[in-house]
Amino acid sequence: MTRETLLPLLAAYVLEHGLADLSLRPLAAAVGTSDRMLLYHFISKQRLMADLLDYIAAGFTVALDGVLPKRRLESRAACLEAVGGATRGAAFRPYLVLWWQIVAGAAQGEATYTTAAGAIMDRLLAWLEQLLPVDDPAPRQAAQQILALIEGAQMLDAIGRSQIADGALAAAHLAP
Amino acid sequence: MTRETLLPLLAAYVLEHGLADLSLRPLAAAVGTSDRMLLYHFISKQRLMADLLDYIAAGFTVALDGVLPKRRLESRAACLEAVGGATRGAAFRPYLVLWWQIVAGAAQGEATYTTAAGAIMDRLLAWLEQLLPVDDPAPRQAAQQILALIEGAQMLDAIGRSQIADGALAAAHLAP
DNA sequence: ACTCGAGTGTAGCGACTGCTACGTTGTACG
DNA sequence: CGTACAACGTAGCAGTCGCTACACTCGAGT
Repeated sequence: MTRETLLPLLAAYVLEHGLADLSLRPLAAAVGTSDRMLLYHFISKQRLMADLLDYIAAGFTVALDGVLPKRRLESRAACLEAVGGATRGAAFRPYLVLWWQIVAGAAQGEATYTTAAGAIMDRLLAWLEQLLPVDDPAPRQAAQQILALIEGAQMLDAIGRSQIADGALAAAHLAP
Repeated sequence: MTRETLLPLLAAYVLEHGLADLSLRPLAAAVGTSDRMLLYHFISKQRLMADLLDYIAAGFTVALDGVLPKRRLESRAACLEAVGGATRGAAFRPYLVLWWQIVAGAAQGEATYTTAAGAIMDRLLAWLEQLLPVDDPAPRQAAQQILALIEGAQMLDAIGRSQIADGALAAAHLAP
């Protein structure tokens, strides 16, 4: 049970139970070790959570990579639909539960969460920009708009208002 | 110290310190009573949080009412700018910190949070719809789109990416 | 005058928290 | 063979958590 074999198990637990009220003993029990050992490997709960956040963010990136189209799309609308559809699917649900906890932590000003959240959004934004048509006149602004729209829709999904989210994405007019 | 005189004090504390790691003894000390008395008035911590959430949601509604325009606006873009500007101001910061904790709780499936969040979004949506021009061909869809956009922007604000939020709102093309 | 119940303080229960002291293994290396 | 060090178990510390038992005050109603 090295630190590296532990990380995926810990990540699975956290993706299911959330980061907010994480506690060492149930976590350790779930992955077949003890709180004593978790602290041995990760020094403190705070560092464990930070390391875990890094690990999960990397996994999230890989998951995104697997589900996003590989090539540029023909329009902004196609980009919105592709990325929105991909990230609102059931496969991403566990990541999103965690995501809103990260946002909540960041909103409260906790540096670990702010950093992680910013990095994830920056990466998603860059990804979006690269998916837009080569001839898009303002890819950066378009990507920002699409990002805000998708994140708003995902929040609405999270609170059980998917119909509003659907309406918002369907109604989106993305010139040009 | 009745239950009604207590509520505003409790709300002030929660707006500053958040709901997520709320604990009775510090809360009681901050409002000049004891955990014993809080439980006497509110029966259990769970009910206290639910009551508090209701009370704060009502306050949030009043705050929104005070800052939103009273009359219909002349275009979707004007509506987006008015509501976006109003709810992204410094006056709303405390509410928004709490808001993302509510979203996080709702994403985890906690009924109290799901209910509160849904109600708040429904109300905001209705508000938006009433602000749109009378001749708007599809006010419901337009309001949904504006709502998603604003909420996405607010999330980006919350994680320290206000520039992306600004870009998204500035780039928004809202036909017609 | 007497009672009754709402309001309040004190003290503490049992469970849980992150974390540590200390002792024991297993195993690789000189 | 001996040893050094990483890996692990046991036990517990000091603190916090929500919540409760119990005794008490005090003002209103009969």
